[in-house]
Amino acid sequence: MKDSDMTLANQLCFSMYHASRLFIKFYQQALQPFGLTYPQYLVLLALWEEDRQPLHALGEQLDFGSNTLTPLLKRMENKGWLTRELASSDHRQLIIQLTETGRTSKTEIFKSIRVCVRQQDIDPADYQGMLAQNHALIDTLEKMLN
Amino acid sequence: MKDSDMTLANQLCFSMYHASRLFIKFYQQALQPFGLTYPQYLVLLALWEEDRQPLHALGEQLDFGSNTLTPLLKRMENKGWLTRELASSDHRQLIIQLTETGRTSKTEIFKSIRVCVRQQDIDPADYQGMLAQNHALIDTLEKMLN
DNA sequence: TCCAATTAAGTTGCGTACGATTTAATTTAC
DNA sequence: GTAAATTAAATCGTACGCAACTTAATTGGA
Repeated sequence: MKDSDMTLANQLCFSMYHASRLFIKFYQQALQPFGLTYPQYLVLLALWEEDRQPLHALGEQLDFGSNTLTPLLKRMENKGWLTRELASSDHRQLIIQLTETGRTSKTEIFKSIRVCVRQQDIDPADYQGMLAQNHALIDTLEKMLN
Repeated sequence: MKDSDMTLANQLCFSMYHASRLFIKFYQQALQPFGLTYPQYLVLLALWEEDRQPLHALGEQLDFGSNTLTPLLKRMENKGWLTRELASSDHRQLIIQLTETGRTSKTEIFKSIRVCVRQQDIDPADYQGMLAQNHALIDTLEKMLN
């Protein structure tokens, strides 16, 4: 990358940041009826995929540390989405498990998001392309940040 | 967009979110020596482009409201990057102006960022493509959020 | 002219993000 | 077997983001 391309990196970083914020705002519209934030929805997605995960496993998938997850999960526990209990095998680990509500709400939450997303009307091929490029960028950045 | 593509939107939103956070972390490495955060750097970029802008003009460029900018600009004022003064023509507007330090630091800050960015070693053409696609996505999302 | 609508900043409150540190449990190396 | 190293959560402090609201200045129409 040449010096002259620093401006390009500046622009790409800002456009990522901007697009990310708008995308999340878009999702919040669908999530608001459930009293969920976007990061909380990400936790549900991970648990719907595989329930009963320790906190650090969620952190790896979402790239969050315990400093972010601990208070977030406590809020979700208070609202009845999930439970937090120490693993019997290893008392350092906190196992996160969906409540009945957390499990069964999946259908309704997905329905609400589908209604919003369906209006977007973007070519899925474009989505696929962006997704692939983002993953390449994420790989590069992760390597550079150790 | 079909129902089956909701998962794709989920993945794209998360990849944007993830890439944005990593990209910002990457920038913070270059900005840390100056005690600047990424949003603060964005304000400097806007002011280096055009000095003496009212708060709401900065807000439009960065998509920030006064609730975000007011405290951020006060922090930057305290650190000596800029000044905040009421416009004489319209006492509702707050004119933001770079200090001497704010103006002259541009060279050094750019140098620090260039050192980091140069290691990235990504094809500028890929950057250009992502940038264009992000702008298209931003347009779509902005339209859908009014 | 004057008052209702608009515009601009600021304030409040909540929920992330994240660097740095702390506390506690488990592994390991000897 | 035990002390040192490692791992997992939690805690602390700072700085965003942003919805909702307030305050103050300006504008514009009757």
